[in-house]
Amino acid sequence: MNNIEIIKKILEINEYSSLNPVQEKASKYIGENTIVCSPTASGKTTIFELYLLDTIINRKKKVVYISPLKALTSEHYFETRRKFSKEFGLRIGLSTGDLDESVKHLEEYDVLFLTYEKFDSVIRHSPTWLSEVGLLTIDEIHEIGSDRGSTLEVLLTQVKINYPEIKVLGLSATIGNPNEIASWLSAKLIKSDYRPVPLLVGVLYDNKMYFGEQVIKLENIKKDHSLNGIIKDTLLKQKQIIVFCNSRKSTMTYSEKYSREVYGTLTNQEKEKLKVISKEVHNALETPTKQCTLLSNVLGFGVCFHHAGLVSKQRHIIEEEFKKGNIKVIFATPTLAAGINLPAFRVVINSIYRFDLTGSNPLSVNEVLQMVGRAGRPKYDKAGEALIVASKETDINRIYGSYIDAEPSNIDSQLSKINKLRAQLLSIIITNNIESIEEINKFISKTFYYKIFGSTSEIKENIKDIVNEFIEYEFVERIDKSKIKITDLGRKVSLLYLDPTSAHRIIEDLIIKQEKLENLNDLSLLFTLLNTTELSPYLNYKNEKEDGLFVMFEDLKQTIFFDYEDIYLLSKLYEAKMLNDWVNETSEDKIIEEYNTSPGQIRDVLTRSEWIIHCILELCKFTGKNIHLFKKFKDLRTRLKYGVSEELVSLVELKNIGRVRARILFSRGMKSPNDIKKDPDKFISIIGRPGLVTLEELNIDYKKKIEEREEASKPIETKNKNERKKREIEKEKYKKQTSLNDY
DNA sequence: ACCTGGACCCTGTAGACAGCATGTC
DNA sequence: CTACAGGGTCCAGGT
Repeated sequence: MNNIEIIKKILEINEYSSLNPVQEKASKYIGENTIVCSPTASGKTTIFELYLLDTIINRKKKVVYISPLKALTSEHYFETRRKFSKEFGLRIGLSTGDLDESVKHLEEYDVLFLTYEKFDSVIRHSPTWLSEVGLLTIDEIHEIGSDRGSTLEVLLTQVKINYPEIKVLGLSATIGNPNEIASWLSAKLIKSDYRPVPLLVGVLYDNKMYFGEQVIKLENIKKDHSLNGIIKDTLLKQKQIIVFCNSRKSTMTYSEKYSREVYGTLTNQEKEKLKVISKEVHNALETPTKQCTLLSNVLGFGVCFHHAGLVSKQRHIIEEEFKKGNIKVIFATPTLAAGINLPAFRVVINSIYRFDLTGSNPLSVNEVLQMVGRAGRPKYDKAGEALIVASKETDINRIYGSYIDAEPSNIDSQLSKINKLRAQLLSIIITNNIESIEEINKFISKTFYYKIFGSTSEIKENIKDIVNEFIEYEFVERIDKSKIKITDLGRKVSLLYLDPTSAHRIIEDLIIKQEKLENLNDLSLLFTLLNTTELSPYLNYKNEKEDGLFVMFEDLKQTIFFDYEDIYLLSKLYEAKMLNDWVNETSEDKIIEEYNTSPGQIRDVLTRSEWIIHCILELCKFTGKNIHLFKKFKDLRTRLKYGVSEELVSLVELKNIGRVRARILFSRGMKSPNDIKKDPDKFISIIGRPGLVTLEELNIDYKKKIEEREEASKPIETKNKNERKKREIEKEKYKKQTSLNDY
């Protein structure tokens, strides 16, 4: 297939009549290293598709796509699978931390969708199939300048050095220095301001929209806030609006405040649809929390809030329903600015300030660009409108100067930060078979850091310090004056994808616990988890809780490895306490209230905890620590996963027995697998058919008994069979749908 | 005695990736 | 160098 045929094919698949200007330019560079720097929604996915087809068909090589977000990765996975898997017989795989679409053997796939970290992890294992990759597509490549950018930077350097035949296609939002990225990667640069829907950016102040010279007055009955007028105006035009807020709490209070007003503008048909959605959201969790109830309530009015405290199912429902037009107004934190494509006619940035560690700071130009880029729905709007709220009249000009007329900012390398460098250095040493500090410096000379800053004494100092640390931790050993060598422990730590500092703390902690075995309690074990960088950021506690936490610390300090200088010490204890409540079956709502948190946050902490506890178990095994400790942590892992107290562990470990069934069994006197073995009849009478699988696991053949019973009532059985089949088909359908939804 | 409103102070604040091996109600 | 909403407290003033 030549390029013209490829373009034709891609146009046909997407039902486009022609390529847009950015795509047109990119099509000339198919098969070369390319960086595309253009606004959100300028059709960069199509460019990926052009390059993909060329790589697969003409070069007969594999394609890897990476992005910083699981949601974004799976969105592209599903889209690509839909468009290409059948027609071209492609095997397409998705592997992100919590969802493996049957990706056991990555080498079996022609196209792979991964997150940055997942691909980084793959590189650490150096599988042979990497040499068959022809194209690496990096979505959101400007993220190299973000907090997690060091992973991407090192990953790309690894590819450059060890897999030079892989072509890169970097897709970037508008930034100041795309040329630096392009030249670092020896890539062609395509820079464009093209947007399919033009964008109008202005300032909102005192119920007036300022678009340059043009000032539009908004009607407003209640005079309390400019949001009132703009929301009303948007609804009058039958359009949708996203309002970005700077705290989760404000997204919720606003959505409540404006819900009734929005409801008044809905048609009966819309109201009916919203009723259904509202119910669906409410039932997302086993037992709805207060937050779920609030979300469900406002959704019924066509309004909602969106932030990281929601569970992924709810977020997904909201995103889908907003796309369909059923939801009119979203109050959101910056979660919505990045990631999946969710445009609205209007975007409002409610405040240009956001609180961080150093206090209240203005948003960066690039962050504002991200949010602003959500304005304008292709096919529906002639232009999108974005408004930045000014709180004082003097701010109007300031907003123009700092944002609207400002150039996008440059991005920098994150490797100057010693913590980021340390997290990567162990794997750099391993995957490049490095044996000396000079070789590390040689590696650094290929990084983006070097491209921008050159060889600085600062990074050399950092490298020296880190290597000394590694030697102290026994991750690396010194062979002679200049030679170093990785140890088996160091290799293990790198493959676990643990930060070396965390790994060291865990090992030290295990040694302490080994000696104080008789004094250990759950809190002490949980602290081991919390005392890692992976579990940060930690929950903040209110001042009034400090005394209690200090008492707790006094009780625990003999059995934990800690640092008096650690400013997060009490926060870690606080979060350990929260997890302790969780594994003792405290209700979710209670935990949320006590710890001032949310369902989404709890799940986030739990998944990270499960991962770290896995690492602890591995390190426990590797360093050959006491078997009692291993068993204790293993039970704790089970308890974290199911949210059950100690007495249910042995039950919940059985197949088809979860938290609910285990609790029922326990309350009816079946407290262990042994009890079940003794009285399978009673067990089946409690659990029903699903219990058969459990009994099978316990080597009890119960099938005969059931069959005999069914034999006796055959006519009913056939009827049941049909019904069951029907139900199974329904279930299968449902499963397919939810697997699509539950990324 | 009781309610009401305003001045004032204090508090709290966004997001999200990784390992491994399968199956809840 | 910079924000700001929400809640609590306290006091004055009105009935």
